[in-house]
Amino acid sequence: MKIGELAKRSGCSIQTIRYYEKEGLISAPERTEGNFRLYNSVVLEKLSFIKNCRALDLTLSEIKHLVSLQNSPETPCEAVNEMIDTHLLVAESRIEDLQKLHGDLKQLRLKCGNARSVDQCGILGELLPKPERSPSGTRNERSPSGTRK
Amino acid sequence: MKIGELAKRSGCSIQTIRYYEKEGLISAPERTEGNFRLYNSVVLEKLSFIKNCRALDLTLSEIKHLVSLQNSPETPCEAVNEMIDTHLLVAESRIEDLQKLHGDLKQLRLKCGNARSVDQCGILGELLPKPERSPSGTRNERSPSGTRK
DNA sequence: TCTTGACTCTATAGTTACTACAGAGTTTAC
DNA sequence: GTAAACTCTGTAGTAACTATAGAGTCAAGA
Ligand SMILES: [Zn+2]
Ligand SMILES: [Zn+2]
Ligand SMILES: [Zn+2]
Ligand SMILES: [Zn+2]
Repeated sequence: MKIGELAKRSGCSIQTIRYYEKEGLISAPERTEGNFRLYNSVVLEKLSFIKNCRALDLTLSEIKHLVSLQNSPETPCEAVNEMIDTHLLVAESRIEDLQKLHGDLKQLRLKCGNARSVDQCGILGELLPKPERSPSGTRNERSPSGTRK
Repeated sequence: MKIGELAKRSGCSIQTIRYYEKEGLISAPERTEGNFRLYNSVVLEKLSFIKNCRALDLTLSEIKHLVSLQNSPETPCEAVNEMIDTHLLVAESRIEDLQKLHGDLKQLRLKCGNARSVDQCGILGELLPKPERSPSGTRNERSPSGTRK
C-alpha cells in the first residue's frame, strides 16, 4: 500500500508518517519505480504502537528507546519500568498543578461580581501584584490625555 | 535598573524579558547612552501580572488582550469572563485526560510482573496492537544476520 | 591609561511534534 | 492525450521560550 492508504488505515497523517520515518521511529520502506513509498501491513502495528505510546504522553525519543528495546528482547526491562514510573509521577504532579490552576481560576471568576466595565470587574485587579494605587504624582504610565496607539 | 537586575527581581530571565518586549507585552523602555535598557519599578508589576497569568495557563496572546483591556478600563468585562470560563473548561478536560492517562499507565506498570528481560516483561507487549506473531515466513523485517546501523 | 571582567546588545538557531505549503514528478481514469 | 489524484523533497510555521555567537559597554583595579 502507498502512503495515502496507510495514513487512512493508521489514522496518522501522511506528513506524520514521513516525519516518523525521518526521525527513525519506523524504518524506511521500499519504493516503487516511481519513488513512491510502498508499505506492508507490518508498519500498521508499528504505527499503532507509536500511537498507543503517544496517547500515554511518551515523547518520541522515549518511544524510539522502546522500539530499540523491542529489537533486543534480552535486555533487562528495568529501563521500561523506570520510564513508566517517571511518567506516573509527571502525570500526578501535572494533575495537581491543573487542579490548583482550576481552583485559582474559579476564585478569579468570582471576582467579577457582575460588573460591567473592566475597571470595576475585579478580575484584572486580582491579577495585579497589589492594588497599591500610587497616591499621587506617579501616574506617568497611564497618561490621562493623549491617544495611545 | 538594567535588565539583569530586573531579571533577578522579577524572576523572569533576561531573554524572556526581551522576548516579552518584542511581543508587545511590555513596552520598550528607555535606553542609556550605551543603548542599555533602563527600567523603573513599574515594569515589575507588569511582569508580575504576566507571571500570574502564565501560572493560570493563559497564552501570551490572551495576556496581551488583558493588558490592552487594562488600558481601556471602560470596556465591558464580558470578554475577560469568557476567557476565564474557557480556561476553566480547558483545565477540566485536561485533568480528565491526565487522570485517564494516569490510570492507563498504572495498569501498564502492573504488566511487568518482575520479569527481567524485555521480552518477558509484558509492558511492551501491552503497547502493541496485538501479540499476533506472524506464523512463519514473514520475518523479513528483522533480518537474522547483518549489522544494522 | 590600560586591561580585565561583568554586563548588555542584536540576531539567529534550537526546542517538540507536528502541520502546511510550494513546486515538481507519477499514476490512473477517461 | 490529458486531467485529476496522488506522491515526492524541502522548507517554513507553530508556542514560549532558551541558548548561543559576536560585538559593544561599563566599572574597577594595576
Ligand atoms: Zn518522559
Ligand atoms: Zn467582570
Ligand atoms: Zn486560552
Ligand atoms: Zn518488566
